[in-house]
Amino acid sequence: MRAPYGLNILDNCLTCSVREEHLFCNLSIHAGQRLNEIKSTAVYPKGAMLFIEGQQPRGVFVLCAGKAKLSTSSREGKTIITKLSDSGDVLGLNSVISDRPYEVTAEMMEPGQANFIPRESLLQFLKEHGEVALRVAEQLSRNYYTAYEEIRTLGLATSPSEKFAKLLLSWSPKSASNDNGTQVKLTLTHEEIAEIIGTTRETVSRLFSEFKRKQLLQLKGSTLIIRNRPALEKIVQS
Amino acid sequence: MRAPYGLNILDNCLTCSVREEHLFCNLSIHAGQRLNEIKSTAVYPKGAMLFIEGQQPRGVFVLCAGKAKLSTSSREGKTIITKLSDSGDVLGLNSVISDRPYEVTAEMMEPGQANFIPRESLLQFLKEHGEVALRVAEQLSRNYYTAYEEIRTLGLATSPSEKFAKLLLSWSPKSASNDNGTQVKLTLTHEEIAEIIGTTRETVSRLFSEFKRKQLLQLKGSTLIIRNRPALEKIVQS
DNA sequence: AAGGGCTTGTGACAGTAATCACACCCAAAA
DNA sequence: TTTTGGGTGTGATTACTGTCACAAGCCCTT
Repeated sequence: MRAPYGLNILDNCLTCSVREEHLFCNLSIHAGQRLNEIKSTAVYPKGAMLFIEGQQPRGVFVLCAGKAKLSTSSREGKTIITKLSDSGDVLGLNSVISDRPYEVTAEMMEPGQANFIPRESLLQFLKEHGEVALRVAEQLSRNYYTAYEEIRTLGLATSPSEKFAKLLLSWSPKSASNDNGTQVKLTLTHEEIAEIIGTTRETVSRLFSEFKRKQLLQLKGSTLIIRNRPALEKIVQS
Repeated sequence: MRAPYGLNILDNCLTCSVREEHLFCNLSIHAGQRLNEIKSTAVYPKGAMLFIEGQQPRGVFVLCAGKAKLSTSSREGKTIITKLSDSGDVLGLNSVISDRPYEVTAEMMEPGQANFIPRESLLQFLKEHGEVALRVAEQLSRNYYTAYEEIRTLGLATSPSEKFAKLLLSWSPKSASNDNGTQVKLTLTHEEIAEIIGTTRETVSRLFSEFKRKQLLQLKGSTLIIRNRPALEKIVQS
């Protein structure tokens, strides 16, 4: 099955390869089939908005392929990115459960696919399947944890360099490093990085320069190489 | 029934006056009685820690009387207060549901009382009563919303004066104001206010001075009077 | 090859809030 | 009464980072 934007459509949750590890996975056969019935799927181009901050929740989106960024903005136009989502993530769950407006905007960062589950259907489904409600509660509390990470970063890590170092470390799993350091594909612009750590584009540029000069990292094209992990960890401290 | 710290003990959740509006309220009679069985109650002095950031979750606390502050700290000793809790609030729920360490420290700001529900008992109770699990999910998503408010304040509201104005407004419900302005009992130290808005004690002192000079507010002993609400709203903007 | 649009690098400058320092106030204890 | 200690007010100084400005780079289209 072919789709726009050069993607292959995944049309059945029961056989999807990402289903193993996530929220609506390993359900009873009955529940799984029911869920498969009430979902619909769609393909999105880069830049597509799944939903926008302040909208009444229509339903949840299960990201099947592609990456999305979640952000929130002030009236004056300042924006912060609160999370980068990968395939498997469930977006908009909190708003649907609490019936409040979406608290963030979800924008596709690359072409992708998402399943949509309408609000009413999901709530009905959860009432019928009490055991899944507890799974949802667990997911929500994990979301809450992530939010608290964000609060700690924004509120406790004072300087931009500290937050930048923290971000770099979060990109480089200790495991994936060889003796030359860790390699990461850099897909974000300086502007986006600035919106993640709550500073300006210019400051991010200067941080890159500074860290390169101090041999903490290195850039080859769009590949980022972490050169001195311990030094970064020292900058983070907290 | 008398207790230490001059409090009257509330010993039965089924007849408690704060039960109407909160999480474990208006349950079926059966569920309510079961919950009443597995909870225990205790009285705490000012400064008591219900739990500390990083501890494995032992259970949840339902605050029956008194106020508590929730805070998180960095290794270097910087602290931010993320929430002030009132009677009726359920503390530690996220950690128990997701089985992760408490993400905050809960400290009593005045003498009070809290019911304790052990982790295992609560989880068992939720499995038996699927309808309550959905209520818990709703509560968690409300917590998540509050966390996002915090993220927006920390990440988008740039200047201390903006955050300070925001805090003042959150203390003064529009309703409770007469023509002289809104009166609020001020129970926090400048230091604590600083920890809420993420700045220093000195800056808070200066903000009080500045806002008094501009006739935005007024202090009579420990009573704070909001004099010019519109001006504060204008400072907040976002 | 040339053009346009987005992205990046870096200098100059200004303003704000953190830090340090000290005096003051007030209430509770000795 | 004096003492003590937590809380508060405010000056001086400094460092940092946001803002503005502009040049240069990169990639895609024409």
